[in-house]
Amino acid sequence: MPELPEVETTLRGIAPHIDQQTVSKIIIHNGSLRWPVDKTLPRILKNQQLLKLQRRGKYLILCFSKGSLLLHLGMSGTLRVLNAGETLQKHDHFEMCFNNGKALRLRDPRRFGSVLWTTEPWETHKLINKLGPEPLSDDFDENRLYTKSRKKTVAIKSFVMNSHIIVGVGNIYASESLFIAGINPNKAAGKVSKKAYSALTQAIKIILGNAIKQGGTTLKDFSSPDGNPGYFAQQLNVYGRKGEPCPKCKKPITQKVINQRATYYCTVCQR
DNA sequence: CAAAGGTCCTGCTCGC
DNA sequence: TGCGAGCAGGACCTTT
Repeated sequence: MPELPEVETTLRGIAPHIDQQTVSKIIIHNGSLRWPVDKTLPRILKNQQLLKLQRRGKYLILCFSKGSLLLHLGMSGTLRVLNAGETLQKHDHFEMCFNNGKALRLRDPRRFGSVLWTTEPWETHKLINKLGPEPLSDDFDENRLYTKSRKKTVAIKSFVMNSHIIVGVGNIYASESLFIAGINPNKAAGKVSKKAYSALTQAIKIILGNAIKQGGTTLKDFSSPDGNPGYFAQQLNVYGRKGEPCPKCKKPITQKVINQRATYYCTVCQR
C-alpha cells in the first residue's frame, strides 16, 4: 500500500502521539519480516525515550539515544497508534508501547516490511546511504534525471522507480508522472530529452506534493480501526484504468508489464 | 491461477 | 583474463 505520500502521512499521523514518549515495552509478535527482527530489541529499547521521528524515502526512522529504528512498510504494511491493550489483529507483527498508554503497531500481511535496529548514524546505514534525493527537495532538480540517465538503456519507468536515482516514486506515481510529462514508459532512459526530463521532474514534484496534501486530510483515519487509504483513487489519470479513455485524447489506456510491474499509459499522448 | 502499492540480491553480459 | 557497471529476473509472503 505505501507510496511515499502514504509514508509521509503515516509519519505525520503517528508522531504527535508518540514523539518524546518513553518506551515501556516492545513486543515482537512475529519477527519474520523481510529481515528477522532483532530479538534483543525489547531489552535495548525498554525505558528509552523516542527523541525524533523522520522519514527518508519510504523508510521511517525512529531515533533514540542509543541508535535508530528503521521501519519500512513494504507492499502491505500499515502503522497505527492505538491504546495499549487493544485486541491483536491477524498480521500484527510488531508493537512499541509507551508510558503514555499509546502503542505503535505494525500490521503487514505480506511481511515485506522491515524493522531494523542500527547503532550507527542512520544516514550511513547500508540501505539508506545510497538513496537518491528526496523528490520534494531542491536537490532533486531537472538536471538530476537527465545527467544520471545518459547511456542508460533501462526503460524510463524503471529508471524513475530506482531509489538510487530518486526516492519515493513507486509503481502508481511512476505511471502517473510519465503520463503528465507525456513520456512513453518503455522509452530508454538515456534517450529521453532534457526537456522531457524537466517536465517529468515537475510532474513528480506536483503529483507527490498534492498526494501528501490529500493524505493530510485523512490523518484521522490513522487512529481508526479500519482507516482506509483510497484518498488518491479518484484522481489517478491512468493507473488501474486499462481500457478506459485517456483523459486527454480519449484513446483507451494501454496496460503493459514493464520489469514485472503493471504499467499504464496512453500510446497517443506518451511518446 | 494471476496479480497486488517494494526493493534487495544474484547472476549474467558487456566493455574496458 | 579480470573487474565493475548495468540490467533482468528471482526472491520474500498473503490475500483477493
